[in-house]
Amino acid sequence: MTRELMATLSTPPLSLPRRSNLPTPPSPTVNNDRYFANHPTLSLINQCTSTKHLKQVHAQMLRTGLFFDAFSASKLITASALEPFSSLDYARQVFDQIPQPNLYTWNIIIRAYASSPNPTQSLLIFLQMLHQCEHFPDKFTFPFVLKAASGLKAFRAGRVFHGMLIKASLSSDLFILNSLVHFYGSCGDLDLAYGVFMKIPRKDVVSWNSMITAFVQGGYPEGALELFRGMEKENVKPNDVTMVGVLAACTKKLDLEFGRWVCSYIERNEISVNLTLSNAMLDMYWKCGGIEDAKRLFDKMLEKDIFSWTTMLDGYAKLGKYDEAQRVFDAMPCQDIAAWNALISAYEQNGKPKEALAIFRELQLRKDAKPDEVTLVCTLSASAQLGAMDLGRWVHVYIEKQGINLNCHLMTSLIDMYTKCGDVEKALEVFYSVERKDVFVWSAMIGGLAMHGRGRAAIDLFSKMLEAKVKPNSVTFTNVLCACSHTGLVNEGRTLFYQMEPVHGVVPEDKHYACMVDILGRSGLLEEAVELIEKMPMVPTASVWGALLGACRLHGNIELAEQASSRLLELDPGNHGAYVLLSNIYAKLGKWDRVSRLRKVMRDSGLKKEPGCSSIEVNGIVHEFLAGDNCHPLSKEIYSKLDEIAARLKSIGYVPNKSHLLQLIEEDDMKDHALSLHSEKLAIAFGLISMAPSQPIRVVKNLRVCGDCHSVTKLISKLYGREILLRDRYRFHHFRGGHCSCMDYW
DNA sequence: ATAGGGTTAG
Repeated sequence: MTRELMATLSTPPLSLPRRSNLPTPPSPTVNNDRYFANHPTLSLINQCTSTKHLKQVHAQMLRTGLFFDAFSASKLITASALEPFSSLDYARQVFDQIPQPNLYTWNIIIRAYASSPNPTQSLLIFLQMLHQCEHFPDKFTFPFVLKAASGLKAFRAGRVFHGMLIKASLSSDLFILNSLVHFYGSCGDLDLAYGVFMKIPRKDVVSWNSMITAFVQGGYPEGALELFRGMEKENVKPNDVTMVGVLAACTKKLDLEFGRWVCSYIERNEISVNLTLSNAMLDMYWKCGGIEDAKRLFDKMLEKDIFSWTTMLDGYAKLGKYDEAQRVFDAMPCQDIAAWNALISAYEQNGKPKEALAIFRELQLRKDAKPDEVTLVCTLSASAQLGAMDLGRWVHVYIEKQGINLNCHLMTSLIDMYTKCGDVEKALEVFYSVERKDVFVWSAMIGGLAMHGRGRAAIDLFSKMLEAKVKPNSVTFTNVLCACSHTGLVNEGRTLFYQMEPVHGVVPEDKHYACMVDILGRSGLLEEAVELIEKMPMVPTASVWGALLGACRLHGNIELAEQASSRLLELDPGNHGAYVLLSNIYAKLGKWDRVSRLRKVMRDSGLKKEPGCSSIEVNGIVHEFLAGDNCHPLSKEIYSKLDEIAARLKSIGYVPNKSHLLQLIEEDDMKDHALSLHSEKLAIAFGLISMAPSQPIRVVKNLRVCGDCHSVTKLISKLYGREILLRDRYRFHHFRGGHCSCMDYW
């Protein structure tokens, strides 16, 4: 190569006049000026193996003036933009030097950017082309810009392209139509995608594949499978890409049987099984529960890439088989960020936030992969679960410092973290700092306000969301109904509930019924709640009966409580909460015989109560306490603080509420001490001795706070002049000056 | 001289 290059460099310059000597730029050429097509310099371009080589040829072409021949320049552009070694930045520099690029040249640079990490450039150059190129974009241009728009999910841009190509009479080109189907599918607009698809007269396999993929990614796997059957009727032979889509549909449907059938179909029809298809099969097996099939396939695979390994790792981790997951992780040829994320997310989603954070710390120490948006979403979620605000704040700063794009996923996680750690104001600050918010961001903020008992604010935000033309979904309604329930807004809740389907097109699900039963039940409208349950179009779930049972506890209705709890236990025999609520009702009404009968049933059935656990973060370290725990290094100090609190409470005439004893104790001999041993009290006592008086004490508890702890915490907030934020399983309690934000309504 | 569809982590 180098020798040839030297030879060419020493050839005398062409007789073509140089750019600077030309009075006017050479006229643009379209496919007809191949005068220099066989010039030795151009054949050199094809032999280049590095940008350095290309630059040498580029220099030569500038020197001889060959560069100012449109055909020759486009050859150079093609190599510098599309060769595997090429650099797009360099291609762009070359492009900017060309006085009047021809259509081909524009297309090449638009194509190169369309499949680059920065497709926006593709669209910008397209705009430039419309202004500067005397030719209109052609049938090659549109597939490229549509690809760029797909990657960016730039719906409006794509709409404009669609209009333009109709005007240019290009709307019967099969490549363009297929690109359009893919584009609308990427934007999640299945109707428009299907509209284009149906109008394609002679659909080829790519048309079908594009539509199948659109259905799968749009969350409509049945549609994808129906199309797969449709292909057969139309005698279009499926290929490997089709089968990847069909397998993805099985994966979404969790249909192992059908997935296995698809695998045998692939074999029977001799569809070539490449690595991508194997990976799709592997993923299907894991997600549908065919673990042995997955292992067998993985062992059989001759070629494996990062997808194969990550799929195996994620499969084990999600099932809680952490040892196996770790083994896969260590065996992988290289651990990219996806591998780390698979581990972190599995721990986080399996309710092991501490383990998730430990992996995150290891990632930071090792520094062999850079945390991305997914890593940070998981880390924030783990912080939120723990109520670890210091860590959460650190992640927020990290995002800002690293200049990581604050997308809607991250915004949602940040808002969730701040509200779950007790700082609604900070969550609102994040919320209002960004213009574009999707339905999940709005829903998270509404849910955050709900959790803090700010029901009015949550409903106001819901109205603002509608004004901003963001369509509420099922999650939004769960959260806004939850807000009504926590604040006792019966009429508002009822109105919202009955507007869901007619006004907003969201079909109420069992969880919405549960919220509504909760709203009605809490305010004593037990009859209306029962009527609602009877009118449910689906079988009432455990959560619905649980809501009714909770309301019965609040209003001391034994008959209804017994009905509700028996229905609840039919559906969910291991539901400890049902027994606890029922025994609370009996205890509240002094029916001690029934309490002990119930406790015997629980013991005989071997039901174990989830141990109460409270945690508090002090200087970035999360301290955990179990009921009656004395493992903490400062245990002695904590207990003497609790004695001091008990004495001060007694001196102001406080009498412990015995009925709450039954909520949390397991063994009878613990009864005497049980009240002072509740985990939230230990955590609060530890907060009092270890944190500056100006700092609020933030405690997270895994169960519902008991009535006595609630009363005691109110008194502590007054006696010690401390702000205490207690997050329990259901909501936040913000104690200050002897009052709680829940207004004793929880 | 140029084109369209696919697999992992939230």
